[in-house]
Amino acid sequence: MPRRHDPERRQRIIDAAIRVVARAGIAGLSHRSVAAEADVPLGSTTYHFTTLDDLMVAALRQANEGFARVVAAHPALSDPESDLPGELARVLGAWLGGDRTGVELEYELYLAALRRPALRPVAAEWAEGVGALLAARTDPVTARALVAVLDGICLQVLLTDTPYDEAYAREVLTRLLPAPGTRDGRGPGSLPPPTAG
Amino acid sequence: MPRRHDPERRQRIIDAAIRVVARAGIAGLSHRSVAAEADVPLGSTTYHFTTLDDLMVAALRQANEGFARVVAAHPALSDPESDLPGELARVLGAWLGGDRTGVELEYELYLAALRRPALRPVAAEWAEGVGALLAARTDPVTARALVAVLDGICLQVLLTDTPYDEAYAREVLTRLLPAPGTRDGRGPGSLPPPTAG
DNA sequence: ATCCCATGTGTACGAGCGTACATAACGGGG
DNA sequence: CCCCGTTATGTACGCTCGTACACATGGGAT
Repeated sequence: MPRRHDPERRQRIIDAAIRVVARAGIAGLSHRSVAAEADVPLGSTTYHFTTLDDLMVAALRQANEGFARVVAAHPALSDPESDLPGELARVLGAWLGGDRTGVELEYELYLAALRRPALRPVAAEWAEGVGALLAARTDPVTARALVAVLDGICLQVLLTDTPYDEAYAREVLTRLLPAPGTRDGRGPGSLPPPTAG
Repeated sequence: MPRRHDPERRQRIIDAAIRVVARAGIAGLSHRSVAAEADVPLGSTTYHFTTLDDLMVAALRQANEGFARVVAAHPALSDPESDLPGELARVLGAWLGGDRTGVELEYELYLAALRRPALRPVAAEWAEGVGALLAARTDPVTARALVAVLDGICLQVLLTDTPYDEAYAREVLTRLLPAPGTRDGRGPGSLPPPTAG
């Protein structure tokens, strides 16, 4: 009977919960399924997370860092000289183009806030975080709009099985920038050749 | 033992399913809960809808007509002389401002397509329907962009408990229109006073 | 060294679930 | 009028679930 006194038990349960949601969705999340995935007894998951909501809050907060990691991997996003819409479209492509389970996982937890008020503050944290990042390059209103359209494009891709079109995303994001196209000298309306399907 | 031979049994089950989802969410949807809500025996729901996915497809398809009804109630949307962003923002306000359970219901079924491939064609139908409506006023690319940003704004409102800001929505939608602001004579970039942070 | 409590473990209960299936009523076609 | 397939009904099985709770354990404070 090993592993009495396991200081990182709680963290390992969160990791297991994320793997469970990635594999089976929120519908497959239960104290038992997480316990099995983490290889701990049932009582251990109920002890650390009395409610499944508690567990989801912890999982969503940790999953959000996944997107933050993708953003951090594209430092050009913070470079004031770079083409903001182009960079955003590229980052989105990198996120959506990789393993779809990662995106599904984050979105499933994110969207679960619709019915679970406990998750809403965490969802708001994420939106505010991305918004703050973008606000540094434009202004708060535009930043919120960019976040909204990023969300909307992701939804269309994930919900309707449409492939992601990076050129389309860049065009839409470009139109959202406030001033009449003076920011990067490239006026809106001229679609570059589609570099991504 | 009344109601042997009930020709509209199937439809009444769909209506009951929608009420169940509106009240308890998809997590509360089961053959039994629907049977209780529709006041029919358990065997009746399993007979007409072998799988819960079947039931959800029928419910989502019927729920989509709810939004279509809101759109139909604003004929100005189809008037080529009207201010498209303004009308869209108004329609969205009417939808979000009413009983929130209706919006939650439709979005919950819509978002369920993320994990249930059976729902994806129905979700795509909805997006294409709204897109076609808007394409008649602009062009297909802009129409898709408008749908995306409408979705994104709804998500932000529903998921983060932020109140809906119609002026903000109008501003964002205006920026999405293709040509340099010649469509309605109102150029982008002039922000109305920020009524929400 | 001892005590105490946060942490870990095993088991049981009652409820709800999808599913299967044997049977009953109905009503249109013969 | 009768017959038969579609529709409707009731019940039961096996499973998973959240929850509760009694008991074991071990390390930090004293």
